Amino acid sequence: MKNLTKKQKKILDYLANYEQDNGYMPSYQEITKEMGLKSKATIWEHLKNLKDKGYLDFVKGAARAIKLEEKFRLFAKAVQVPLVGLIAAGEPIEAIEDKEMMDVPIGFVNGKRVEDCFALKVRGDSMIEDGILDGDYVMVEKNYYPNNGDVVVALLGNEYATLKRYYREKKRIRLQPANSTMKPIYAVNPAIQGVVRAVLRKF
Amino acid sequence: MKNLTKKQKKILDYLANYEQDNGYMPSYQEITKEMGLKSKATIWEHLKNLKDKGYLDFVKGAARAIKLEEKFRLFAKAVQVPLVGLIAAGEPIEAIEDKEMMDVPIGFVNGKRVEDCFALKVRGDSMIEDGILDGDYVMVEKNYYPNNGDVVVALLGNEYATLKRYYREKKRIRLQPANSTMKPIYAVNPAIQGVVRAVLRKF
DNA sequence: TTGATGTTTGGTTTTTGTTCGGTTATAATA
DNA sequence: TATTATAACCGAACAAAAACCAAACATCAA
Repeated sequence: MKNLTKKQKKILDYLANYEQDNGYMPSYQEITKEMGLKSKATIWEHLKNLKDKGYLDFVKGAARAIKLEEKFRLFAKAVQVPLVGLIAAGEPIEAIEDKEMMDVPIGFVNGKRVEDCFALKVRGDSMIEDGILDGDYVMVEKNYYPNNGDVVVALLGNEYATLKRYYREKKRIRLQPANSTMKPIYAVNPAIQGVVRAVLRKF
Repeated sequence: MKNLTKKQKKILDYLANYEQDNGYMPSYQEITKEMGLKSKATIWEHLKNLKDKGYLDFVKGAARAIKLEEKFRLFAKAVQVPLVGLIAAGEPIEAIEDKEMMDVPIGFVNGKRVEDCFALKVRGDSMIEDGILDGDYVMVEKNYYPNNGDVVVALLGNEYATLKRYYREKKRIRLQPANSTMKPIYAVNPAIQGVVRAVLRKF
């Protein structure tokens, strides 16, 4: 990828910001004004150069149709994690067919490897006393050895995924639901799928 | 996915907002009025274009049958809303000094005006039975008249902000905590700061 | 059958992108 | 210093897309 000039960089930054703020792209007129110029033709040339250098693309004739290369979109505010299915107390994970993605604020992923994160939709009331309700989404980090008290996704009998609190006891692991009507499950070496890092609920 | 124009984005936002508020879609007439236009044909064209771009679908002939595509949310994965302070059961909002911002996934803001959204950090257990715990963040939409059952931020005595469920009764409003150890508060005309739209919790 | 809704037709107006033929400004080079 | 290449710029004209309209028509449910 070729180097940018000062002006080109300035325009690219403006485009990325504008897109983030508005959800659509500025017109050439708007860019012209923003850059303190007088002719759209100037902007057209700049965009042409940026296109030739591979930083963006635009289709002929279409209004507000500049497409930034993915790398230059400053959507650092959130990351997308795969929404892999539903999790239930005592029920298997149901695979969601067209690999849906879910947005999670970057602060919630925070240092974890994005590739190690996925989201699950919660079904059931096994964690109700910890404020994790039916219909909530949980963001899960895999490849992580849980600490005592962490909420984990545990695979029981190699088939049933459930959400439980994790407690290491003398010779076994206690998987404790946060629901006083349910009993804890004990296992020597349960398959832990991951640790819950965030809960998201939409009304 | 092709880029949106200004108007297309505006209509898409309106549709998403309307759907969430009402549970069904507006008629073409309503959209026309909302956009300050005079002819339904204009709206029909906009919807056609949005359909062609893959942001929604509608079946021929059916009334109020616009179906939004999930994908259109991918445009801006998150927005920043101001984190205005702490909210407590029976305590005043504490202003956070350097206006911190918080990221909220765009799907959670979804059609609401970003300027009308803010986040609060919850203190206290007044909503514990609804799964809103001490330390959670709630995303609040202001300038919105609450429906029965909505979780609202209410300002009591012009000074104390609290999180309660909102119920309209014959001649008064009942503000109901989701905590069986607390009693409801009754008021004729409570100052409602906003409606809770999402809960975010970080472990 | 009436009213609310969505669809089509055939236009007009406004906004936007594109092209053209040039002019500076700057920096490297002969 | 004069020369040359390149980036940046301009105004005007043009073409096309987007946005708009009124009016008629179609469809469906009450």
